[in-house]
Amino acid sequence: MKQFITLMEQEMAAAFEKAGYDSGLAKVTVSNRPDLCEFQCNGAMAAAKKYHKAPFMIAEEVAAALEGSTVFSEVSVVKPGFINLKADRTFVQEYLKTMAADEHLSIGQTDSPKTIIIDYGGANVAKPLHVGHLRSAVIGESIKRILRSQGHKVIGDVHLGDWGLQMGLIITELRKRSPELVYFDPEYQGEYPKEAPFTISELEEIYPCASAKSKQDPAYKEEAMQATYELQNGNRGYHALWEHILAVSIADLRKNYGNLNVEFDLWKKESDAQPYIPDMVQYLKDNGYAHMDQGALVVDVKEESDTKEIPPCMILKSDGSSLYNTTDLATLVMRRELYDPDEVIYVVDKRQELYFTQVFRCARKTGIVRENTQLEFLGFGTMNGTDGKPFKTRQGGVMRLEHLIADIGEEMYRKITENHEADPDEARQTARLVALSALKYGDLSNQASKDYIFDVEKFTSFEGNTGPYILYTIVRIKSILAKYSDGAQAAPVCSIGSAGTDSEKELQLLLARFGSSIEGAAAELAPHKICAYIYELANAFNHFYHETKILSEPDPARKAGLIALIDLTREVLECAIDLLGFSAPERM
RNA sequence: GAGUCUGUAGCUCAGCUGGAUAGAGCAACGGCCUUCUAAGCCGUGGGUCGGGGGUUCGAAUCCCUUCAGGCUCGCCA
Repeated sequence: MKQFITLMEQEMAAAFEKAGYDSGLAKVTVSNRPDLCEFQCNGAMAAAKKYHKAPFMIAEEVAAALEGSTVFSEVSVVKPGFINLKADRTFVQEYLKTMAADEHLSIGQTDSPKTIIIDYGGANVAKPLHVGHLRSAVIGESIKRILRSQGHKVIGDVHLGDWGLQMGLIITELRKRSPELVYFDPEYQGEYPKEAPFTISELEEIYPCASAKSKQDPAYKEEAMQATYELQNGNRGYHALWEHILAVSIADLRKNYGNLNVEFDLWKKESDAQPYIPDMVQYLKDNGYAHMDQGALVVDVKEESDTKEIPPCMILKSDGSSLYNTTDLATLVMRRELYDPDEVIYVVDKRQELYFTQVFRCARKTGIVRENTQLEFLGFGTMNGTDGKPFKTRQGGVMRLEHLIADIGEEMYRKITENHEADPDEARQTARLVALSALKYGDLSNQASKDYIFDVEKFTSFEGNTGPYILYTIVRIKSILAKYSDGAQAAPVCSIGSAGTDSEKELQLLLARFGSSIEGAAAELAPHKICAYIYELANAFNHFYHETKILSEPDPARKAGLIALIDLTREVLECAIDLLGFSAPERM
């Protein structure tokens, strides 16, 4: 269905045309002077330049052409050439009724659905998720849901790191600790055990230990590199071990991402791209894209318009082995073959921007991706602590995601049980939902590309622009709705009435803007715009709630209209938080 | 050194494809619960939009310059 603002723009465009001006100037925006009007059009001032005429006169002519409009109930022209507008109440009501009946709740559906792959999560096998992984998961998940809501085919891929030196390190450390394992017996010919010789907690301890050793001891590192090489070149035992590591690790990652409400459609790994590498490298050589430079195989990706030196994209290291770039390019080859995406979005730390510029250019130049495939880098900033430095535990170590979630959950449980008598099980469940909203909303309400300060105090607060505040608003609505249906009245089909008070109309207008707010967030891949919108909506609702008695409304028709209005508010809020990746409890 | 991002109220952030009086929240202060969840609502105070130029009828927003900070700059991922 069409957006509310679009309908107003169409009305305005007709008026511009009728008055003899370019209809393209008829942009309608939300007023920045709510004391004067609800919406405004500044097109007359733009027209003044084009037609060499006083903006005020143009505005007056356009306003005259709007005489008798069923869209605007008030049109006034002010000072230089502002056209101030108020939306007609019936028009707004009708829009909301259509919206309530629309299966997409007015979110505009694309007429050219794209296949979009989102590469996010950034997890590595055998390394626990830590706070550094939070943003990619949370932002990527939201972007996925937002684009999907518009009707695109969106595929979320975790793209696990499972193929680098890290694996060699773990194998090396395992061999030091348990050299007797069959995996290390080169003579062994039989089947390897089905059970992994370690648990996830052991695995998580082994990696940092091995990593630390390799930094201190060159011989150890050498051994790990050798193990990596052997793993990648057919050592049976190592391969079997690697499979154990994968299985144990992925099970754990699924659990942790699940706790975050993050669901991947694909669990592809770097290793899955390996088979594509030889042909790709050959292709790059044969077609003259790649050449040797300082012993390495590279593809030049400089462009004339560059304001600085862009180093070539390295395909193979001087020892002939592959690296991150190789895998990422091969992954693009694989994705094209398996999914043929129109767009690939990488939700990655913004510090990798230069690197991805190289990869994208290389992929484009060499035809690894289709000409019309969009490659998008969505870089996010660092999550800092209240001291403005990267977020750490109190001891100064890296904070595990699991612990962060648990801490916030505890804090929420404490607050909930402190405020109300609550069934412990329900309180646990509620605490989990509220904690997730705090965590995700805290992150998503900030612009992705900027660094932000993760302030547990602030995010877990129920006041202000926080997830819990949004949830509280939803719960308030649900409470009224529950009481209303307890009274056995039939649910109104949709009887949103004429706005009685200013706060009611304010709420209605905000609801009508839902679709365009999602559209804006999708166009800019900016979940924080949804946060800003629902915060405004929640405020408008709470204001309305405060001055409107709903359940005690004597007129049944009016009451049904109010119920329909708050039910739509609830639906919009719940839809929006679903796009952000969390949900609301029934009570809190 | 080069490139790039950031700088808005005491703090945390919106606003940045140019428009009217720069907005929120927190913190501070003052009101509102016998009535749908007060985890709420209403109000008060608080800003040379880092500095300086320029373009424009009009600049937090665009251009130049300058200061401060972050980040990146071929064999890590």
